[in-house]
This record gives sequence, structure tokens and C-alpha cells, in this order.
Amino acid sequence: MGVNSIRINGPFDMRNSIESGQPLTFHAECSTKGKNFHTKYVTPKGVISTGFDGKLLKYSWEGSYNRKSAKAEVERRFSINDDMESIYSRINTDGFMESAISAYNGMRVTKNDPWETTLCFILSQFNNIKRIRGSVKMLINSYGTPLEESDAKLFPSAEQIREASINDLMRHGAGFRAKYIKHAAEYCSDNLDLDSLHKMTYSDAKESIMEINGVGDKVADCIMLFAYNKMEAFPIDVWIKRVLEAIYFDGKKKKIKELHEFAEEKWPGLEGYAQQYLFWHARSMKIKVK
DNA sequence: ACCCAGGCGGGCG
DNA sequence: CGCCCGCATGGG
Repeated sequence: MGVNSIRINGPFDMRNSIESGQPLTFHAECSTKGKNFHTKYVTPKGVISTGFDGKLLKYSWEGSYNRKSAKAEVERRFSINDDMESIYSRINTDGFMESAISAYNGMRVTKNDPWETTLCFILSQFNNIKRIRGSVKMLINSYGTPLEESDAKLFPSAEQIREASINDLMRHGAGFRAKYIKHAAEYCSDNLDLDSLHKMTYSDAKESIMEINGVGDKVADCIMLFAYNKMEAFPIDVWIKRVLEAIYFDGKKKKIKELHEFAEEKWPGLEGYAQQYLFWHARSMKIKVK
């Protein structure tokens, strides 16, 4: 148990870093007290709670963390050491990006566990964020391991999830994705070491993760971006497709492949950061298809 | 009641 | 290949 804080110098927006559809959206507990935003999340080493008032990032830890490891966990998870001014100078390519950066100044691409990210984004397909969140909470509650001296539970491992039947998983709100989750759990405990993808290139790691049934181009890119820190990943969902076509192609329909090539040329090496600002800004503006 | 949701795999032409 | 369709379920 302990408490500490980090003074944040560059732009940082903890709330939007968490709530912008990244994995923490799906399983962290969040609340707002006044203008301060709080969150609590569970890791294998214990529970981390954070609060941010615009200047100081306060955090506390339980479990086997110490002062040093807790600080490292918080800094890593929220990408505190990303040089935002440098990133913005490279993705602020036009008026739309400028307004997105302005609206969500300080939003970070967070770092997440590969298995958690894989499961969350398999659930995300043809689904809505609220329901994904509910499903994840039910899965944690039913299959997660309780931490010692805490009412919190750890996100269930692939080995724990594979013990559930497809019908069990469907009852947890997984719907038709239950068979994908079952396969992912079996594949990741028998055939694929998710840690081994860290040292692979983006394209090799993406190819490997797409061996899982239910992981296609978009979900794979989400896993590459949010779990493996591959900033060249550019997940293209309905919102990204809509906003790119609306803003950069005069409303004309484009193929996914063309949009990948467009992003690669426009934001080389930082496609993932560009995507996160495009995605969250497009949703807030409710850009419609015609 | 009705439409939609951070897509995907499979089947068909 | 590329295109197209069904898919579980609940939120709005």
C-alpha cells in the first residue's frame, strides 16, 4: 500500500485516454469527483488507483507493488513519456486533425495486456461500447481470480476462459462471438505465446494474431496498437472509414486497402496516434453516412 | 417497433 | 480474388 504522485508537464488528458474506446474503457472503474477524474484497475501485481486534477497524477497501489514499480506501471500504462508536442507536430496535417488535437489535447494511446486486448476487441466486433463493457465485467466476475485482501478480480487468463463452454460465454453477452472467444482462449494457451509478438515486426505480429478466428484486419490492428505499441497500426472501423471518406475523399467510397495506404503516406510511423484522434473526434461529431 | 453497433468468416460468382 | 450476407443481443 502506498500513495505517490507525478507532476505532468506536457499535455495529458487521463479521462479521454481511458474513455476513448481503448481497452481500459472496458474494464477499469471510473468516476468523476468535481473536475478530478479517477480510475481503478487490476493487474497481476495488484490494484492501481489514479486521480488527475490537470497537473498532478496521483496514484496509489495495493498488492505486491512498491514505490518504484507502481510509478513505472502508471507511467507505462498511460504513456506518460510520449513526447506529445513531437507527435502533434507530425499528425497535425490539416484542419480536421488540428481540431481533433485541440478537442482532445493530451489524450494518449495507452499500453495494455495482449490477452485482455485480444479478448476485448474480439468482443467489439459488430457491437457497441456499452455492451462490450458489460460483457467484460461479467467475464471478469465469473472467471477472474480474486486478489488477496481485495474484492477486485484479475482479468481471466486464456487458460481460465477456455474452461467456459460456448453457451456459458454466450450468457455473458458474447453472442455470436462466443465461438471466437473460445477459439482464442484455446489457441493462445496451446499454440501462440502472445509475449513472443513483442519482438516481432508489425506485419509479422499482425499476421500471427490473425490466426485466431474472429481476429481480422481491424481487430488485429487494435491489438497491435493498444497492446504491442505498434504505432504504424491503423485500425479502420466504420467511424474511421466514414471520417476519412468525408474529410479527405469528398465523400467518395474507398476500399480498406486504399485507406491503409492513405494513412501510411499521411502519418508515417504515427498512424495509430492519428487514428485515435480521428476516431474519437469523428464519434463526438457523429459524422453520418449518407 | 425499429435500427444500429470500434467486423468477421464463409460461401458464392 | 472480390463481394455479400448472416450473425446474438441490447442500447437508443
